[in-house]
Amino acid sequence: MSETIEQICQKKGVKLTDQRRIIAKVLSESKEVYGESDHPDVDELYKRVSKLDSRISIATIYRTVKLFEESGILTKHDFKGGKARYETIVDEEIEKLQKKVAEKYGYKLVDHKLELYGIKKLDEK
Amino acid sequence: MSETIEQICQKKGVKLTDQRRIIAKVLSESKEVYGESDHPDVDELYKRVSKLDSRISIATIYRTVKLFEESGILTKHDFKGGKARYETIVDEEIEKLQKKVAEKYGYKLVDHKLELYGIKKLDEK
DNA sequence: TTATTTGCAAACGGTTTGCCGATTA
DNA sequence: TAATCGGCAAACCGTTTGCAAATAA
Repeated sequence: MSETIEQICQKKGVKLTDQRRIIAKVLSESKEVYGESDHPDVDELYKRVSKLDSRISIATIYRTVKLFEESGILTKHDFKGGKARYETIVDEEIEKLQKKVAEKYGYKLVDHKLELYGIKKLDEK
Repeated sequence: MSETIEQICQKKGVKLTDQRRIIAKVLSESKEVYGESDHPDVDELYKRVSKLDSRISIATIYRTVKLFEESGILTKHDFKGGKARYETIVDEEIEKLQKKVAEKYGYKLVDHKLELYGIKKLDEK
């Protein structure tokens, strides 16, 4: 278990407001509640946040999510459908594969993104 | 060298118009002129098409690109920055790697997307 | 107190769509 | 000729931003 989002904010000098604390809470909880594969988009985040404090505007969600991204807390993914999704996880396995592909083609990898659209197999242990 | 876009259209019963022929031409040429790594977005496509026929509207580009995508001619990628880009190439190598990753995690792959942000190495043969 | 943040609503940028005249097969 | 297409402008949708009031440090 690593640092909390609040701790990272304090270390980086990002001011903590009630709104940001609530958004941070929702982000941490979404991982626990929905499992590793939960990459909420802004609308979904807004819905979850609204349950805790209905006065928080969607503009604040957008601003906070961008702030957290710049602070290295979140990763943004531009998926199909035009909606960006956010997550805190890095998959080491995929990173290694990408490095291999990149090197094969003569590139030094500076950033990456992999999207897999899959159907869960039923007979998996 | 495989089928031309026009041939695919005829086979699939997609009506050919002057506009679509020109857009198809630009798509094929972009591959030759700009190399394999040219994935034009709609704006770029519109610019290139306009040089050949300035009366073609951007709405037609959008509709044609969607039509070609549905006909299996193009692949759409939603890259960072909100603009979709299009290409006709499939990288077998990357597909194999993805299948491996997917199977490891117990998924049957139904679609994919890989983005690599790289810097070209200078000392590569 | 001072710089920063928030909510609101308007603006923005890429994409889609309704209408209707033009075009394809 | 019948069905489809294309141009235009308006609508749409996710995201950003200017402003004035509220708040963190």
